Amino acid sequence: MDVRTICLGLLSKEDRSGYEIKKLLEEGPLGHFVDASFGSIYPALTRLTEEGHVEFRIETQEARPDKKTYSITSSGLTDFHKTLHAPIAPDRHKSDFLFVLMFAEHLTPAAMSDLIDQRLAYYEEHIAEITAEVDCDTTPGPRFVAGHALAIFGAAKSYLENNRHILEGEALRSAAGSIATEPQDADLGTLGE
Amino acid sequence: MDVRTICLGLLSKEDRSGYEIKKLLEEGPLGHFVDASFGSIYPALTRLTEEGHVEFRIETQEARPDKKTYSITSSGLTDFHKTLHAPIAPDRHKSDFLFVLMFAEHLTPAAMSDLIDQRLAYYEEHIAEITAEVDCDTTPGPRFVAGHALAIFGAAKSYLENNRHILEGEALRSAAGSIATEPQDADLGTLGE
DNA sequence: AGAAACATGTAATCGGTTACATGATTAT
DNA sequence: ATAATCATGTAACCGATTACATGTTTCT
Repeated sequence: MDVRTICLGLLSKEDRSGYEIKKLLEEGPLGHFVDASFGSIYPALTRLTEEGHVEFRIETQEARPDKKTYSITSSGLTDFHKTLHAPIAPDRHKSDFLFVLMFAEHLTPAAMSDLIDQRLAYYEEHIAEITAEVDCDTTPGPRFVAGHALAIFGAAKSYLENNRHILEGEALRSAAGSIATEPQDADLGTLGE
Repeated sequence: MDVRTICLGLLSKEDRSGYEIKKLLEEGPLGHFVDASFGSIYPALTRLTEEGHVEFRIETQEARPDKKTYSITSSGLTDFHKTLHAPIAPDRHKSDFLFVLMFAEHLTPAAMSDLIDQRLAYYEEHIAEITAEVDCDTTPGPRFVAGHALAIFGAAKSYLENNRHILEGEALRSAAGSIATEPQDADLGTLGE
């Protein structure tokens, strides 16, 4: 989603400033699959104001810089609903990790093991974060999405744990071993055999 | 990964033309998580040639336009290895589907059900494709990656099947139901309850 | 007759990031 | 002292996409 729509969506829930939108994307549950920098958020907000989709009021704070708090207009809400009901673009999962693994035979065994351990830690970190977040939000949408993220990360972690031997071990320079797709440390089936 | 590195990686396996690289990304297993257009592939190949990382020979074909077949040089291979061992960027999974679901309460029930059915079909399509591909490639890297994709899509599909009720039904306008993270149509546990 | 596959390339545009510019306050 | 947080904004740049330009052959 473009930054414009992300801003519209967040403002549909609550009035916020550009700075707050950025923080929300960094720390909130949205942050796991959307991202935007100040350099795109502020111009988007300016454009949305020109289009009449949002309005702002300047809030003077004590011992803090002035803040422009934006709120969505009815025209903005209509536009947002139109976007939500429009045909959606297919997912784009770009992963340098997976790309590197495609060329596993070019990596030294040490680099490969490091990479896998790092990745496992990365999964665990995210799982812990989302687990903490899932209990904070009780509305269906965010809860579903958080649960989804948990299911995906859990599956990825289990797959990596159960199949890292394909990328390490002797198999790498000879033939391939069996590939298990089981998600929870089970051995209920194999793939490719 | 940038298009430059993608080209280098593909050429490390086999000599290919720009056109063939594009086809490979459209149809091959790489296509599930990398993408590039002609408008980025051809300039990348030109630049790589200037840098001395690849060379090309012009192949005249009967009843076909001339073809520039590129091959990687030792300098290109060294550069590629350096990239593979460098710290990798974190994954970016951008999903308009998930974004829309975050705002589930703004969608009409009919639009929501359509969206979910479409998504389930999308998962099944990908799973069928990858299942077919997984048996073609016997080298560890691609096999691991294909198995990974299968595990992820399988988990996503199961999660959606088991939890779509959160997004549909009455629960949407009132409170949230239980969220199951089980991957294979099982009911062995719940999350958030 | 027309579309699709083969084959390469350029120009305009776009959406975004990074770095820069400014400046107060609070915590280390 | 110095870094971090709060707060907004602009300019330069970058990597990529889309559309354009060209031309043959084969399939429908």
